[in-house]
Amino acid sequence: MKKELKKIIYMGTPYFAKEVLKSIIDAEYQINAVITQPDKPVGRKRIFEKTPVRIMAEEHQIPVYQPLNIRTDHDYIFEINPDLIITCAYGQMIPKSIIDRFLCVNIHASLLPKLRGGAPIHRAIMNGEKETGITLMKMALKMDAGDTFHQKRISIDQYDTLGTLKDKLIALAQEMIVDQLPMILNNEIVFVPQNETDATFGYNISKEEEFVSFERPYQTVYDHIRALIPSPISYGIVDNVKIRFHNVLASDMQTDEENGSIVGLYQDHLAIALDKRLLLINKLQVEGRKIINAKDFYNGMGKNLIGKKFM
RNA sequence: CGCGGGGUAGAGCAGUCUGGUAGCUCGUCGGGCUCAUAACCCGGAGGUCGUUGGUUCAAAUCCUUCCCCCGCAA
Repeated sequence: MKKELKKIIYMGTPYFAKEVLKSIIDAEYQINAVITQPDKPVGRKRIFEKTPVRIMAEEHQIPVYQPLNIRTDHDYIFEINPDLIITCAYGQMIPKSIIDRFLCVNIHASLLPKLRGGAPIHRAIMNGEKETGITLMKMALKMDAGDTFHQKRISIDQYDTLGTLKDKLIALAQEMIVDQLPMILNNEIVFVPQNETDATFGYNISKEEEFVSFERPYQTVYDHIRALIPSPISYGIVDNVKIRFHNVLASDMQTDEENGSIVGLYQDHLAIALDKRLLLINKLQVEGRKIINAKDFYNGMGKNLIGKKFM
């Protein structure tokens, strides 16, 4: 038996949204429909791949809608006439007619009004933030600008990567939405407007931003690299070869080598000089080749790159 | 048929353009040195050079078939 007889539509697309959806299903709420982005061809062979949210919905026999443009294609929402719409990383702006007619709650992975936009988790690490969190809010026309009603913080530690931080935030989001749902459905929540003057933005990571320049401070480079692990993965360029950094470790080891130069192998890590310290990498990938550990890299082409500098 | 890179010893690579006894770093095995070692020295094992067919006196290398891997772009 479902806990509530209320009708809920869930809108979301990637892994994060899938995990949150799972927690709501596990809490035995009835999801009447799921709306997710259209499937897209992925990879070299351009095979169409279902979105994570779609896969989860199908496993639970929930009807799935994948409008190309929800602005014009949304009649089914009115037909279902939900009591609540929950959105989480859906990927399209919800039209005014929907927002005005239904209660739309959004789950956002930042401490709003900080880091509005599509990549709040990446940006939090990249910006060197010490904490971030999850904010539950009412959907507004302006991106992530609606009134909030529940927020929790979480600290970002030195070893967090996008992947580890995302996992922590997913757990937090799951706990928060399941905790708040009864009150949301009973209209017992209190909305608090965001302070517009404090708003900052965390837009999606562009292709260009995957490039890591070693002409910046140690901490900035370190944050940049870990903010893109395990995807999309940053890269550096040395000797005209593109090398992706699948892992990074900060070190206090001192060096006098110039910024960006490859010092050699240190404790099975590729050591790169920066700000008189060593930045360590132990999983990397040369363009056109597989991911290998630093030792293998060094035994192969790496030993010829000693002294060369990352741009 | 979107563009491009690659498949050589257990691992990572060089050698391919300019065909002519298969090489480097590491690992592994044996021995030595050492208080000791992931360090150093000596020695050994381990490759039908992804696959098919062809050119040639001779093919990792040139042409051809197919398979697999990776990057970009979407």
